[in-house]
Amino acid sequence: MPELPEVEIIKQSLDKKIKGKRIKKVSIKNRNLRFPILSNFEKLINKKIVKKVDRFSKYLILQFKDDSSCMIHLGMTGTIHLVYKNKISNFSNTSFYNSPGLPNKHNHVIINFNNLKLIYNDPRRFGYFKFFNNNNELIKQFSHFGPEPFSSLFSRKYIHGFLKNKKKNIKNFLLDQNFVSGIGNIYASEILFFCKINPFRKAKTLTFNDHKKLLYYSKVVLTEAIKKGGSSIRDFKDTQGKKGSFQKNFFVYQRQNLSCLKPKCLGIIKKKMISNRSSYFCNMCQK
DNA sequence: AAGAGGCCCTGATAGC
DNA sequence: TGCTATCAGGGCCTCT
Repeated sequence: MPELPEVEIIKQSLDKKIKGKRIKKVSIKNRNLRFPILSNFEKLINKKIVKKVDRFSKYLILQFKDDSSCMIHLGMTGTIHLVYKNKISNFSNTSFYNSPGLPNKHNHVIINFNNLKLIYNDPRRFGYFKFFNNNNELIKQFSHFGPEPFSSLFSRKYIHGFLKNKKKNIKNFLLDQNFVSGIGNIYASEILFFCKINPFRKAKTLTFNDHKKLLYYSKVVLTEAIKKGGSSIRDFKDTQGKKGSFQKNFFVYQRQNLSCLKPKCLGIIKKKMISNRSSYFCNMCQK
């Protein structure tokens, strides 16, 4: 489900709500996520105080005061909900949750704080939790990741160096977290549209100018998506159950057979599978 | 080493 | 109504 912008939205609201709070109780309904949750996970994070909530790429990080941390990956369908114990009626008009506070078969992890609880819900169970004893372990986890688009390390020189000999198509590289971190299937298509680059183009054929456009539009598209509260295709909502609106700003994603929105372009948006992921692009202006 | 493809899992939707 | 097939925002693993 969530790409960098969606995880950033969750991170921001989560940080406001649980920063400084102490975990009172952890209950796990289903340990069988993508990777099984450690049998002593509850003990490991119980009583810890949340120093802040962080994010790297598509990963959420609960940073605790004692230098340990808990990483949460949301996979395709993971969502995080906050439910206030003494204000449960505030949630009665939210649709993300059939009946707030009541059991849901996909609520796998519940982390209780004093006056609220954090609920991890994930129908497909592609997400997972991972505990780190200290910051060094956490840093090591991300050591093989490519930079985020916002990072100064993501430079034209870096892009050129990485792609210059690659025969694979450019779409696959935007999804490759070793190249650049945080871009997923929606934003890969959107970014390539603004760059006017065809997703099937072999990476090594990209020009100096293409690299500059990738650099620029990856930042622009993700920044705009964050401003709009992320994209809600199926089930993305922030921790309060509120949907994002960036899906209204899609130029190509899920617009197959519709006309290109670029002024004066007479092209039609096509949908083609690339490595089993659907890719959307204009058949005229993306070369 | 790089690239292609399978697979983990549930649910929504379309077509018959 | 109910079956089957296909497709979803991710990413790991294996094989060539």
